[in-house]
Amino acid sequence: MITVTLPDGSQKQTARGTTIGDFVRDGIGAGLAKAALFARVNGQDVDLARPLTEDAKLQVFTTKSPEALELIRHDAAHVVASVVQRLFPGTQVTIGPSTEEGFYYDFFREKPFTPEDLEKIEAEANKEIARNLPFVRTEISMEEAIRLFEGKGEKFKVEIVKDIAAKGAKTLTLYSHGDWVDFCLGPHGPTTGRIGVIKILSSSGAYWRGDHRNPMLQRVYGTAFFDKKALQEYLTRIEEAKKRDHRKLGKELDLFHFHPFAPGSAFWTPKGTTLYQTLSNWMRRLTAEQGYVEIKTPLLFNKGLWEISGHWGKYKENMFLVLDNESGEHDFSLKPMNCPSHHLYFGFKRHSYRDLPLRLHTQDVLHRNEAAGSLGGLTRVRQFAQDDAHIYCMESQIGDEVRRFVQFLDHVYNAVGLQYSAKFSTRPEQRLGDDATWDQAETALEGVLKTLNVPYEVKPGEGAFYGPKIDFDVSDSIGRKWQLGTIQLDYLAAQRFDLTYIGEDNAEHRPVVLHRAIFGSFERFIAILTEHFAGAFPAWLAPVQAVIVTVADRQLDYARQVKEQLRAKGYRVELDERGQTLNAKIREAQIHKIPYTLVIGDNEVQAGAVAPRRYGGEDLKSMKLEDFQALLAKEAPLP
RNA sequence: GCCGGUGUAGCUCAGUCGGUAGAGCAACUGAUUUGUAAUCAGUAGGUCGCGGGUUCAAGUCCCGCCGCCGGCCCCA
Repeated sequence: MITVTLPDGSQKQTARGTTIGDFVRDGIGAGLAKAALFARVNGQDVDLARPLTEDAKLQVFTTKSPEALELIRHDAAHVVASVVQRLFPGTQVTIGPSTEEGFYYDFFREKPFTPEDLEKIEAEANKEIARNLPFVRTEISMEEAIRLFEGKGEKFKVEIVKDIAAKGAKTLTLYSHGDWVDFCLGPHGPTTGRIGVIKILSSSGAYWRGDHRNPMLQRVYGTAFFDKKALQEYLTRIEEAKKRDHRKLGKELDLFHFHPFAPGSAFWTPKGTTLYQTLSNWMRRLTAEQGYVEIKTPLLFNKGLWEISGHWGKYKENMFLVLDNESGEHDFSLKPMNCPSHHLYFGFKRHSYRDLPLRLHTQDVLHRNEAAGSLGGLTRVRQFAQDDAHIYCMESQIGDEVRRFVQFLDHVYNAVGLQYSAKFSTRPEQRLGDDATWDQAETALEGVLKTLNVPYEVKPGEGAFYGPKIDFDVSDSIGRKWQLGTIQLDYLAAQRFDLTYIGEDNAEHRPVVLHRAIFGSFERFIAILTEHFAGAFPAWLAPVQAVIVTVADRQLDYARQVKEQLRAKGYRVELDERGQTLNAKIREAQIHKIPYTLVIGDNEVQAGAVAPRRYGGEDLKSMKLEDFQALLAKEAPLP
């Protein structure tokens, strides 16, 4: 007999070799057994069909746990792969993991899937669920596995198996359902029937192993839920989220345009420009408060600069080169980043340790020649401006500067209500500088995250070759994550640009450079904010803070006075003078998500009042104009 | 750049089998003067993304290019 310990601490005895499924049914209850999908035994996730061979801590996962949803999506990926191979003979399988919202499976075949193909796949996959086939786990030797997949002509599978074998694995776990087999660590649910429902969402090309030199695979995206209702809720949520898409709102609220003659570069309307300028002014004020100084540097530089910075060698493909008529060569480039010019600026004069930390802030326009296929809305553009800054400091100041920055960023994101997640990227294999320096740098960055209790994910080896970094991601309306803020330590720049300061010891030292941004880029930040607020910007940021509507034309004279008075105070106010009904004008203001609609009728004219209505419908009732001004005075200033 | 989808009025979209383009909203004009989400009527608006080709005839079929959308790669 062996002892099984349950999550609540209770213990039960069972015969050695009892499967988990049987144990749960006989030892705990039939209800749980029916709902169970997989189990965690001594910390390892396993199938219910696995026997209990030793004393174990056992946790059972049912349809209620998020882990189970992930599991059935993995099950679904297997099912989809099996029906694809049945429907499209000759298609080779590769890999198919679950993702945050569903799963995908990459196939190799000559012809891409058509939308009709995807419908067929979805229908077949759901039939496979109805067949309720058991998932069967077996183990075979690596040699057998290679023979098995070679026999099937699965070249990609063979390649993966060989890689796994090269890492020292002796056996391979196979999972089959029906007559289809794949290798996979598992676990899987008991049967295909437990998946519930599969929805195929889209397909796209994807490079084998993510490398553009490799063959292109056909990726099928899908998702799975325990029941149709949950799927429908998900689909509805996606539809709702699309309404918040900044590209859609950008049109509806008249914020920006794009033209085919300038792909990836926005035209900003007066309203969009207000957003842009308001954020710019806000960041200028904040950086000044934080001890930064703002500078402007040239937009166009000779390649000499890029040769020193290393961009000419490593980043040239992404730079817009400019012809110099005199030399006849493309010797100049629009700057893709501010750092090199900041380094030049630092070098204009001798610096004392007393000057440090020197914090240079710049909001200049940058150009990057991004791949045409990667452009999209305001989140990925070719022309943009960062709230960029470089901090030149002594090594002893790094910790303090990083802490100040993370607090600064937290303040900014909190002020607009953005949730972010931090990623800490450590030393890559190819790197510059000795291990002691890296130790110090990584300790400094991670120490700040720990001290400030910022939850973060470690990305081992993903740091830049010149130093570790922390990135700050925020999700858009359809769940895609975008990097906004970043702070990167750089030990290389000072060397390449021969930057020095005179220390207390009267000797020359190299400063450390911190690259950092909070908005990331104004363009991307505005996109994210637009989706975050669903276009209903708070009063301080809203392009139009109040729109005045009159009940009848006879109040227009007074309404014009109100408009002028509010504008004189610096508020962004419009007057709707169209001869429309009150309802029509109010509707218009609501559609444009204006924070305040000021209704003016005879009562207001007489009382020197306005009747404000908040976006969303809240009627604040008639109040003196001065009272409304006091209200705006609280909400309209930069946070 | 690669794979797929897509492009018709300012916006959202319809346009059948190839037979020379339509609606709603917006705009403009007139009437209406209304108290918290659409007053009524009329007018105007299009080189169907661009360039070739097939055809008696192309928004519609074919080819190329461009843009946009979803991914891949990359990244703020």
